[in-house]
Amino acid sequence: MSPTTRDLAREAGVSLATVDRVLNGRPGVRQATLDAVMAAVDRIGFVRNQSAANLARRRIYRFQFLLPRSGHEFLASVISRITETHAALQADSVQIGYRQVLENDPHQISAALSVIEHDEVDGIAIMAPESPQVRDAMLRAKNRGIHVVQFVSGQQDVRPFDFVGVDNHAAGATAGRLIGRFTRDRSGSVLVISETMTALDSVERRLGFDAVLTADYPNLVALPSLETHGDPSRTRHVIRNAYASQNNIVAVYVLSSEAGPALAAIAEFSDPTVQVIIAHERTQITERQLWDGTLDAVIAQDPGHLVRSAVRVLRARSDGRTPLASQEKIRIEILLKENLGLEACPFGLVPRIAPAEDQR
Amino acid sequence: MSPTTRDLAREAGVSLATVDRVLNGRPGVRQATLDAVMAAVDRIGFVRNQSAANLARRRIYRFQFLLPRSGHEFLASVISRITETHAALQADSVQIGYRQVLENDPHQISAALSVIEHDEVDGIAIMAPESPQVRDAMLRAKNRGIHVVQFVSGQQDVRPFDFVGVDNHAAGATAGRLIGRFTRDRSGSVLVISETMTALDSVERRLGFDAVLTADYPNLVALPSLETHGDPSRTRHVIRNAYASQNNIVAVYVLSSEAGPALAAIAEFSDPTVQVIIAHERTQITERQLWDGTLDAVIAQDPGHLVRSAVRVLRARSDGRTPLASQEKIRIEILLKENLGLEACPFGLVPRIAPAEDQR
DNA sequence: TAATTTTTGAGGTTCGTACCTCATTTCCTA
DNA sequence: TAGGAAATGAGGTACGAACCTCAAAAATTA
Repeated sequence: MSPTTRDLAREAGVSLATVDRVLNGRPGVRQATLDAVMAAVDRIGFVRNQSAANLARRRIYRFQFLLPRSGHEFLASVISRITETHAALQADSVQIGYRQVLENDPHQISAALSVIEHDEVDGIAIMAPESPQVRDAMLRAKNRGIHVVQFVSGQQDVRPFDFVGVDNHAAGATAGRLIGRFTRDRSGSVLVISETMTALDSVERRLGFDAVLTADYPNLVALPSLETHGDPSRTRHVIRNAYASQNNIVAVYVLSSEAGPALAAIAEFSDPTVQVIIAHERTQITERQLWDGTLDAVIAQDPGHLVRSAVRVLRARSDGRTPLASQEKIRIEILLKENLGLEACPFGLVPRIAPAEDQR
Repeated sequence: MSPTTRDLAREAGVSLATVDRVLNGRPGVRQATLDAVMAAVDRIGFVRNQSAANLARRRIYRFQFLLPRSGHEFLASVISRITETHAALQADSVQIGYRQVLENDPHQISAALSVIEHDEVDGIAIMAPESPQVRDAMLRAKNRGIHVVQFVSGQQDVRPFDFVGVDNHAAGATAGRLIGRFTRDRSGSVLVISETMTALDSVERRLGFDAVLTADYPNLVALPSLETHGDPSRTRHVIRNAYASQNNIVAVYVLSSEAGPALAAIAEFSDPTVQVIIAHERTQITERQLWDGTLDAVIAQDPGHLVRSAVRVLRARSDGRTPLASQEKIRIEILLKENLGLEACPFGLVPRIAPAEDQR
């Protein structure tokens, strides 16, 4: 069995009260005593039983995700993972909720952040566009004792905050590499379609993309980013124009997370099968188009990993621990038709997780 | 606050003792009373506080990983993730250990399994080659009340056991697709190098690989698998012979998880840069060769995800819950130079997880 | 209806830790 | 060296659930 506080008190030659004072940083302990207790901790390998501590403290972890309101399907899967994780961790005294605020309105995000009090919420994971107001609000929340992690899209300087999400420069570079290799020496131009180039993540993806293309694929010319501003009719319009004015488009990179309207317009104004097309995030549309061969690859981040990682980081911070960086690195996934996980299972059609049946 | 057993007792109009009998399946409760309590559970959304329950039960979760002994670097990273996860979950009363047994000796694996008693270990994650003896030992362990998950490599019929690992058929298909696309219409033969074709996972990878190549890339001919049996000198030998007898090798697929010796031999007897080379698992060697361009892609499964997923499944089973299949699906990762995560961070050289500093 | 069995209730103790009070010991300083 | 401040100990209660005992109530059977 793991040693308890009683074992620790005995080992250190002090009383339980003193052990308690040391472990919980209460005042009134001489340095010498403190050192003696800490030495005993190391000697017997004492680890505080977090469950018991939480129980005694009547502590529950309350975390909030602050998300944009837009109807991205990516966002929908994030939300469903949040709900799932909430259910899975409820028995561990972790409560996870989410709020959606109007995106692109820093004031509103900042206001939503400012309203959150330490006695309601222990930590928040925030997915918000880069903005000084948001940064300030995050800092103020931190000063109120609320733990803050940046979720998916980060602020310019991440220093004081943990970041959970992918390296967008690398994601763009990955897209560039795939387009370069998949176009097999053909020469031509590459269409780049983005929702907006004001968001930090879009800029980074573009930079990474261009870096690879210019370095290794001189046969490809990446065109200036077309901005759709999330408007389907505008999307259709700019893409029609692009195909009308360019006659040698060999590849398309859709770098925003809402690929649907762009993909539809591409299919309307060109033959998608003769181009290499790469988009971001796993959604119904990208899944289907990967499956039927319209899309050649999808660069994705796993919403489940994102959510669980953010929760682990918030829990660690709430307990005063440092999260394991190695564990919390979010992978840039490359999805092809083959590794989508949609095929029949290898051993027939048996589910990989057996259904419940053996509880006694 | 979450409702407690007292709330539940009040809501159901029974005593705490009866609630306890119902929740813990003790005898001596009328059906009508049982139904009333369950109805109250649903009505107020009672969820048992697992931490408190474990504390009262003096319960700790003791899980064991049963691994092969071979010196694969992949295995080494699995072990280091186990150690890491053990440390991370110690405060949650989860103890995780591992044992290594001689691989390819079903009797030894079976013996190791049979020795494990329910009062020492609550669950095991087993990574073992396909074999009837192992299957039987797994079934016997299950009957002794030990939860068993198959880890990374599964048995022929997974029905009664959970499986944590990738779909190897799909992994092979993914490799096939990448080789097909990366060879850009060149014609020639493809070398396939495997440790042994008796392991189920190797067979499945090969099948998936061939399926894609024959369906979509008639210009490529996959040669019969070269078996190395994990012996570096034999590896060198068979690969030398292959290059001597074949003069038009355009791609190589190394499908076993120990790619080092094979990659060294390829470099020795051919020019790796003119071939498309794909290997499995992220190791120092594959990382380095991806980085310098020798390797074109790596198909990998994340050891950290594997370990954490196995532990989550075992915990769920131990608590009598059903693991969330959606959460436990292990992704087939495609690694290129660009998405290895080795580059400088996008915002300068700032770590994504901030170092500890804000504990009060 | 009496005798018996089955169900239910009341209450206590325990797990490991937090947090509290009050008495006592030890230390420092005037 | 006395007086006051600081450090420490002793002991209690609480958290939410598990598990135990014994008595009382209800249901069943003869």
